[in-house]
Amino acid sequence: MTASTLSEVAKLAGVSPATASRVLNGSARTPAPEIAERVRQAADTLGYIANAQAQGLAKARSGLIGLIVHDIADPYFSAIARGVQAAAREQGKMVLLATTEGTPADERAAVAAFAARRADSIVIAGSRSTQPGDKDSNTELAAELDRYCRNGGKVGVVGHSIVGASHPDGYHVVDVPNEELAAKLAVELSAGTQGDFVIIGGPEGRLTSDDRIRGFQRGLSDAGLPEAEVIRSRFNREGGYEAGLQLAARIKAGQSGGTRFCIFAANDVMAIGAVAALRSEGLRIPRDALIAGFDDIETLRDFRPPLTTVSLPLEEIGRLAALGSSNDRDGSEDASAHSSVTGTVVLRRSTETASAPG
Amino acid sequence: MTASTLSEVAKLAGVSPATASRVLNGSARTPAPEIAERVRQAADTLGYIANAQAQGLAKARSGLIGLIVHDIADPYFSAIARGVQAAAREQGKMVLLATTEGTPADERAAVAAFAARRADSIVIAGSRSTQPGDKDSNTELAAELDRYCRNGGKVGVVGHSIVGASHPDGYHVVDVPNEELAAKLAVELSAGTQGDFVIIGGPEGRLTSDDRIRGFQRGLSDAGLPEAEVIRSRFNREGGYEAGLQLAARIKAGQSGGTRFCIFAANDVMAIGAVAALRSEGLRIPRDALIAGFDDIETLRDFRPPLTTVSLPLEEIGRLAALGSSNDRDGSEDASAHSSVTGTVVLRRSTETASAPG
DNA sequence: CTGTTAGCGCTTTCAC
DNA sequence: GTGAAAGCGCTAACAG
Repeated sequence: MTASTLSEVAKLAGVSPATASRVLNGSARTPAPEIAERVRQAADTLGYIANAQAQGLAKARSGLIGLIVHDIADPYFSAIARGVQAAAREQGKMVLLATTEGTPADERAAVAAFAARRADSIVIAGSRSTQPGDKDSNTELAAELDRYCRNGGKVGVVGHSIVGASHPDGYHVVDVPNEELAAKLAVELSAGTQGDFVIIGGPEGRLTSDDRIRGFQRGLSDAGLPEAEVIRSRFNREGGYEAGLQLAARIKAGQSGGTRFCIFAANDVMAIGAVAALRSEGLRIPRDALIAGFDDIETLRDFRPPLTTVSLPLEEIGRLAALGSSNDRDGSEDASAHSSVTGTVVLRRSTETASAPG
Repeated sequence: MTASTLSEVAKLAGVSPATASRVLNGSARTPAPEIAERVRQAADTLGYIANAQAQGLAKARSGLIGLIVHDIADPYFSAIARGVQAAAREQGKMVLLATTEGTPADERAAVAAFAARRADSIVIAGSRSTQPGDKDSNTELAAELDRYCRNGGKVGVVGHSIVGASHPDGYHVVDVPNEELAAKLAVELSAGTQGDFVIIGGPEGRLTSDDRIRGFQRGLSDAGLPEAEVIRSRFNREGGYEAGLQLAARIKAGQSGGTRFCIFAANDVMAIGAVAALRSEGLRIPRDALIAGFDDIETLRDFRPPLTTVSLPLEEIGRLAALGSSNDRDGSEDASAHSSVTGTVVLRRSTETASAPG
């Protein structure tokens, strides 16, 4: 037994499929009210549900928004996903999910898959990587995206524009001032801090991480401080943990020079990992080291000590990326290729210098 | 400019569309290697990407898995989503996401939308509610699901079977022994605890919450303890916070009878909210109250004090729900309608009675 | 092994 | 305002 079709409904209502289509799904022409009612009734008794695939084929649009993230369970991405989902709902669309673990090759594949499904737009979140080894895949990713745009697709990018991508009018990027905010954070932290700064960042070439590191260094420099050492690790909790272990060893060996290290982790999740590592070594925050993160992940706000960080409107970022890349905005020439959001430095106890025992 | 089609590829390669289809997309019959190469080349130069909608229409399958959650940003759901996504990838499918905030009406709508898209299977996570006000929508949800099954769809359910749903062979439920585990937790906690037990639960009728509460009460009873008071709140962090405030007031008023309350929050996120509330009132865990949660959310594992909880294999649950409801398993009669997972009680410092000052 | 012929279910000119 | 007809791009018998 298979789902009932439009023509079955039409037959039951004693009208043509065309008419049935007109009443059941929005159309310019509006059939007579009496006819319409008859059709609706027929549809109802048959439990008719339009076949979106057939509609998509006929209309060359799918009502789908493709979302590409590294890992949907990462709170950074799931917050963005929530925003994308909200935007989709507003537009009566659905979101298709792809996770890539950040590898450009997988991202390319995801774009191709979305293109195959004729997604109306694609939102790509998560930093692209510019590591040498990824060079080719990155080029291919850009090519795939350009091709998608050429065929009429819109893409929303979170963070920075895709390297190498260049289709006019196809991309909408939501600029996140990672660098500026990191600089600001550095400046604010340097005001009340004595010890050496250390940065825990993601692998080199990971754009978001690089931006934040660069910004932080600039901020230090602006404050007249020397450049901070950078420890590279994975851009997740585990990476933070590993880096934290290294630092713990050095702190215990007295390498912090009599003062506390002030650690900047390039994202909150890494920061939490680092804190966990320090703790596992018997160290305390902020007693033995100061630490700050980036993102202001909601689930982590109840963490103790409260984490100094840069608050980003993640959900809004997702919304903007999805809305900005909406096809609905074509024609209107005010549709800019960029939207921007802003974040705020939030100083909390994890970087308090004059504190009660942690 | 629109994407190129199969027939264009076929023409370029000098073969029929059928042949082109056979080489480009898996088929039983394998064309001659030489022909195949020619077709592949043509496809490549044209940048051909198959139209999945058209394929879906023709094959009456979409390669889509629909996933229904309350909130994708809730770590409980995003962990499950990760599992579903993993299963989808294994099967070469994509996941369609719908969020419903737990309202049965929205869930029904999501099922209909998935049915319209001809999703091969639907995974529905998140507790259904049996609140009186939701009765009708619940019936409709069950009806919608049944209809979906009748049309050949498979549905995977996390937790408990859908109330009122009854299509033979359509449902696969991943049983989560919420009640048993909660009972076990209660028993283990009661071993070393003096004070009164208090339960912070979700709204009445929220199945998962109800199961856990019931189990916990049973465990207490098995341990020879009186039934615990239940505070009802929303099933999220805010709900936990509000309940926590109430409890804080009572603790400060000395209502805990000289001993510490032992609080059981029906999920980790609520527990964290409650802890935050207690802290905001100057109370400490476990010094002034003990607290346990449920789920063992990954992001919360670095929380201090470490939260006693019941660890659930969330990702695996998602995987099983998606795999179990896979269409691939038809024919094989060993495909049971249930899979089950087990969890473990994890005692951590948040319920330690003889502890250093918290 | 390859090509031809019908559709899959819906939308949409185009006549009436 | 309504119906007839021609696809949307692909797959699946069925012949050759």
